[in-house]
Amino acid sequence: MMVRTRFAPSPTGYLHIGGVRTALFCWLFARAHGGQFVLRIDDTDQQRNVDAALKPILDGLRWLGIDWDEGPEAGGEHGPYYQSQRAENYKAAAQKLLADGLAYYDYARTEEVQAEREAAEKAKVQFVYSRRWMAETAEDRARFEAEGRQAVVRLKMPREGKLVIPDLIRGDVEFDWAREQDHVIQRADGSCLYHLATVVDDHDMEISHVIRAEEHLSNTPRQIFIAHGLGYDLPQYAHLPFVAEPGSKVKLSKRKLDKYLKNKDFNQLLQHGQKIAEAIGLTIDMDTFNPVIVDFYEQVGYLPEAIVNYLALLGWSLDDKTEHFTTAQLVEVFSLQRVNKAPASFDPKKLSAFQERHMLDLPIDKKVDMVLPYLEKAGMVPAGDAAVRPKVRQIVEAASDRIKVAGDIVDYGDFFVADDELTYDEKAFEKRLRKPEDAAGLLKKFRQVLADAEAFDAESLDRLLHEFVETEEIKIGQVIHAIRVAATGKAVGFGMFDTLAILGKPSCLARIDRALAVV
RNA sequence: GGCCCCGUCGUCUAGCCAGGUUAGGACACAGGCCUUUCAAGCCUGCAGCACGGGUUCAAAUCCCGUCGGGGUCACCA
Repeated sequence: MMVRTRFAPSPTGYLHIGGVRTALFCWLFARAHGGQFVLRIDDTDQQRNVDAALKPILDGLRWLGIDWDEGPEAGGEHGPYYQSQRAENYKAAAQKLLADGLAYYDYARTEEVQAEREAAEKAKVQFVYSRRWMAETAEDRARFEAEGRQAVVRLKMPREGKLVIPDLIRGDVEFDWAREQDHVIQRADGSCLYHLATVVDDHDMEISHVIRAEEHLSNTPRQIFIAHGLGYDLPQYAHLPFVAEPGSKVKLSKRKLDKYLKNKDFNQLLQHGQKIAEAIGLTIDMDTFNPVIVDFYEQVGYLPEAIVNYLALLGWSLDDKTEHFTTAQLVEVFSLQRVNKAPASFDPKKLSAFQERHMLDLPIDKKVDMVLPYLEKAGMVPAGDAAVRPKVRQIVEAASDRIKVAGDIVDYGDFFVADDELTYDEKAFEKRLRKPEDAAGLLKKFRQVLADAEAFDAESLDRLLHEFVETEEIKIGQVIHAIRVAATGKAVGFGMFDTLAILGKPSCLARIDRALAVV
């Protein structure tokens, strides 16, 4: 049997980390079995700007490498892939259920059903709709309509017996039919609801495996009822554990952003991103620029493979030791059998760790490619100027693993500012240049050494400084910090000799002179 | 509240189905080494089977119960 899975997002305007994890598992499963992955848009609850609200979702999936064989922009034989364009199929399905006595026209007013529901609640008994306004004959319909009532279509659910849902992850899950309500599947205006639509579409699109988040498990009986009623073969179900909040077991939700911000690790991740966003002049929309939304990671320069790797491990594992995977490797080894049942909470720190690991694997030139746009956006280098590349490459190489995400390159903006525009970190300047009595004097002496230097590569500079330290009979720490602050304005950075070499002799001398002048 | 799901270090997890492990790995954390700062790296450490019964020579693993957490109960998806 051909494996076909689907991901069916609503066009909400953003791609949520929990949603994308579900999409990833669907995709991985399809790819692992040489099957197809379908993208279908759940826009039955019409809003206007579907295209605009869909774009971030499609972009996010594409960025992560989750490609779809059928769906928006891809086409396919099972289209259209927008539920809003498939309404006729749902109506036909509703008609069939009606004709077979598995659904009925219901003329109850919303308040009337609500009143029954509340009465049951008050009496602390299970709510069972009285079906008082059920109309199964033309006469009944005419009578209710004469009262000015309008009909919705409800499922005529069984009121006894049990149902067993075979779930690939959870095993057999048993439900009592009696607990199920007569759900509405079609509104008075003829539009159909999610459960009907999803069952019809999954069938029409020949979906073999319905892989979705756990919160849908309790919705499954009614869907099975519909599928049976329509004479469909059931797909295989697999209900994934949901992704939980950092440090909790509660489902991750975009709406609770304020709460997550109080989480130290989460907040740190966000602040890191904000620093980069600020440097590159990105206008921050808190609604989408935060670690719950995939777009955030793209903006600040994460590696899609790292996100995929981390997400894959949220609820799935291969064995007791392998954690580092490329997306291609995941496709090779992924299986539903090894998906966990318990919810997995989102750990910003661990995500960062994966990012670092993947960054380590990235060839230097790829890193340069990633980093360049950030320097351009920050106005640190002119846009599209190939001449800056060698210098950027040197910096990236020297910074090595200090660049955790591409946007971190903005930390090295000092290499690109004019010598007389360098700003000093006041605290560092005070501590390293002003306070130590001998700092300025030593720096001045070493400036002469630099001025006389014939070669200005890192290795030569290293030798020069060590010779200097020896003849002066001082410790390297007595002078090197002063040099760093003078040359970069900061107390921290990568190797001192790389720093000086990249800056070049004229810049080094100019910067030292300038620092000396204000000590 | 009803129904359903879940419960191994702080977190992600291996082990559970086919009982016997010093309960393994990773992230985080702490300490150390390295060192010109910051990272990285290396070493060491800290830390867990929710609880109670039962079955068994032996239980994280099988059975029962309790507790805890979560999901869901719409003319949303």
